[in-house]
Amino acid sequence: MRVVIATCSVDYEGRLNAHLPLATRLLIVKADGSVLVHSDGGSYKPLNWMAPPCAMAEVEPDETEAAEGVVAVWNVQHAKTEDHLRVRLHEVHHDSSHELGVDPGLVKDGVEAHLQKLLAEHIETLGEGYSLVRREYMTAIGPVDILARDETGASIAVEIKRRGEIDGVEQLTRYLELMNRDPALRPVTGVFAAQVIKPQARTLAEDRGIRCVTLDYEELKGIDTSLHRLF
Amino acid sequence: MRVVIATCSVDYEGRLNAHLPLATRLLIVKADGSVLVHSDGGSYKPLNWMAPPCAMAEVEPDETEAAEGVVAVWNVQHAKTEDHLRVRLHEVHHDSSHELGVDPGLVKDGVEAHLQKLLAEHIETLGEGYSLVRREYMTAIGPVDILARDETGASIAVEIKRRGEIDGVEQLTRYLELMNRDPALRPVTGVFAAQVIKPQARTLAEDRGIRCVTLDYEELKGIDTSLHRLF
DNA sequence: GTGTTAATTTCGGCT
DNA sequence: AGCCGAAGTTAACAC
Repeated sequence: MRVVIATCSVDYEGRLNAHLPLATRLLIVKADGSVLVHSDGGSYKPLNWMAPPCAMAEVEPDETEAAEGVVAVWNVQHAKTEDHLRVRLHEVHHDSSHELGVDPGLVKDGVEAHLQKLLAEHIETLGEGYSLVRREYMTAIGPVDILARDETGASIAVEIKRRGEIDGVEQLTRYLELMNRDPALRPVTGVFAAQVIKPQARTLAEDRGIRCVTLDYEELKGIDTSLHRLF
Repeated sequence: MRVVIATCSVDYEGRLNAHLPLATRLLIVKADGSVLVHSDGGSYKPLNWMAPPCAMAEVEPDETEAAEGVVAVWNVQHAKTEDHLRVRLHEVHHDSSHELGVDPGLVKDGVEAHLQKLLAEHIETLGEGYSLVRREYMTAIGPVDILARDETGASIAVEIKRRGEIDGVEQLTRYLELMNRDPALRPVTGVFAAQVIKPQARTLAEDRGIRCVTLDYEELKGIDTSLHRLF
């Protein structure tokens, strides 16, 4: 990884055209050739960048550029598209390279995928006699998080959200409408499961005959752990 | 802006919990106190970060940490929430600070507003005899991108997206439902126009009697250019 | 790989 | 300030 602090201007041409006027910025060149241009504020998003796969070539400025005070030009070309980024460096304040190695990566805990997995594994927390049909049950308008059956064998479509809001209820409503046209599934009832359910979402859901279930992540994880201990 | 290359582990607690095992990474501390943790690959998104407003405090490692080889600890606390990031530095390979100043910011060119403008100017690409009523036609629930009339004088509501997805179909459906209550407009049919339309969005749209049209930005721009040349 | 949804999304425009 | 929608979104995950 190469880290450069430089006064520079930047141009991007690709899915759109963008230009950064002359200013001092942080430039990062990663091992895969990707380049990030960061200012001293904003959020984690760079002002401009080139995503891998790409290649960076440092070239001499042409006559016009040299006359304008450009001391080096970085041409960053995407490997698969016509996207390219050009950085014109006017003054380099810092330039160093470092060997970082491969990163072991982030360990996340408590996101929707995790909740879905845990609930699928312990579908009986939704009701006695419930059984899992499958996760990510595919329909024409998208996958339903969980399809299950209750103790009578009736279909249950479960929509899982970390935070239960109106959008999620609308989504589940669409699935239910579609699935209830399928004679093989009908009747399908809905369960809206989330760690927190907003009052408005709960009202809308219950108005549509959708059951709301609050998920306790720690409890689900606890069941998981205690089961692992049993066997 | 402070730039550090260090062997470190990172823990984030907030909207979720996340952990980064010990490895060598790039740490950036911006002027607003925000911190980015980057690996030598991936895309522009950091492995972990703290968004502003926040404050970073560098503290001495406690006894346990010191025994594990920690030489410094960064506590980054968000100003408004309980979110916090803790970086435990085991070895510092580089550490430098730089004055960058305020960035003049990015100049963009050629996005979706342009697409809407082009389609409005060449509404006949939707069908022979089509005429523009107006862009951003206001309804009680928001503006419809384009209101047009077909060759028979019937109203056409056009929703434009760069990428046509289910949300866009829902949006157009809401507009159509409302507009069809207006005797002066009725009957209003829908056109869902996008550069790319996802199959599931297309299915939903066509199920609701909404016509899907794929827009060719270059072609629209070409028509524009050739017209300019004619006159 | 393709396709879809979530995201510690971020960012911008408008009310 | 909050809400809504776009983004050169990116990232994760199922088929």
